[in-house]
Amino acid sequence: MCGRYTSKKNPVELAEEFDAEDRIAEQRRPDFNVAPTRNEPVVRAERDQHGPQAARELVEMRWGLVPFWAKDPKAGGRMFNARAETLTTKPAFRSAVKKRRVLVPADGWYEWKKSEDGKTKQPYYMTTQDGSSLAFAGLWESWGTGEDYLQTYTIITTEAQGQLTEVHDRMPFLLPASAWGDWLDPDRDDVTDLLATPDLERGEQLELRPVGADVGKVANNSPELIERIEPGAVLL
DNA sequence: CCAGACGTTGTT
DNA sequence: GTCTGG
DNA sequence: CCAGACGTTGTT
DNA sequence: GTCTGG
Repeated sequence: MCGRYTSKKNPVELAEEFDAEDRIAEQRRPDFNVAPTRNEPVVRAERDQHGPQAARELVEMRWGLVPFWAKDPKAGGRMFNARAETLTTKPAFRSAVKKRRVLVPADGWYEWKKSEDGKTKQPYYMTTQDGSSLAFAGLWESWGTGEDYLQTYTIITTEAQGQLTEVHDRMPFLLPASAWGDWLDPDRDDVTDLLATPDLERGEQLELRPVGADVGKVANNSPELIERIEPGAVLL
């Protein structure tokens, strides 16, 4: 799950909404089809900050976490998700979960619901109804030096809750605004309590919207990708 | 000891 | 079927 | 996540 | 870097 999402807002808007310093400092086109390997905005605590009130910064990173010990950055190709249930023990993630946590701003995300016979699939777009951003819990890592230097991130997943189970069995781990400070707190190296309490309420407030098949192709990127399609074309 | 993996999803 | 690229 | 490629030799 | 399997 969660191999595609949207990031429509520009850095200035995101910096405002997430109370972060804008380090991107250039305009971005709204992205209606964020796929692994793309560079996208994420929010992290500033260096040398302390506590849940630590200052934050908005920076761009590549989606797909490349562990610092990887021989080749292609390793990140498959690490675009990390299971909340096993994060702390997996070699690829356990150091990042202690020290390098991020918020991944999104307007919504896509899931492909499979038909019962598994032969066809229908994409859905899950989005907020009030236009506020979602914050996916994420981790980041740096890899390489000099010309090869990369900063990459992964999105944490958890078991789907409530209405979302109709579409898929996993979902991104949503953090309520009240938990952002604790999630990013540089002084904290144990977040098992936060990972134990997903934002159920937020999930119930989302709109689940069947959309056209065009989103499947990563080269497509336009507002039409998130438009609701006719119920006749839906499998639900 | 060294060599090789280190991940998720979904499907069977 | 399985890997790569976006 | 999905879509698209998946190979070599030799010739242009 | 660190764990697992042989």
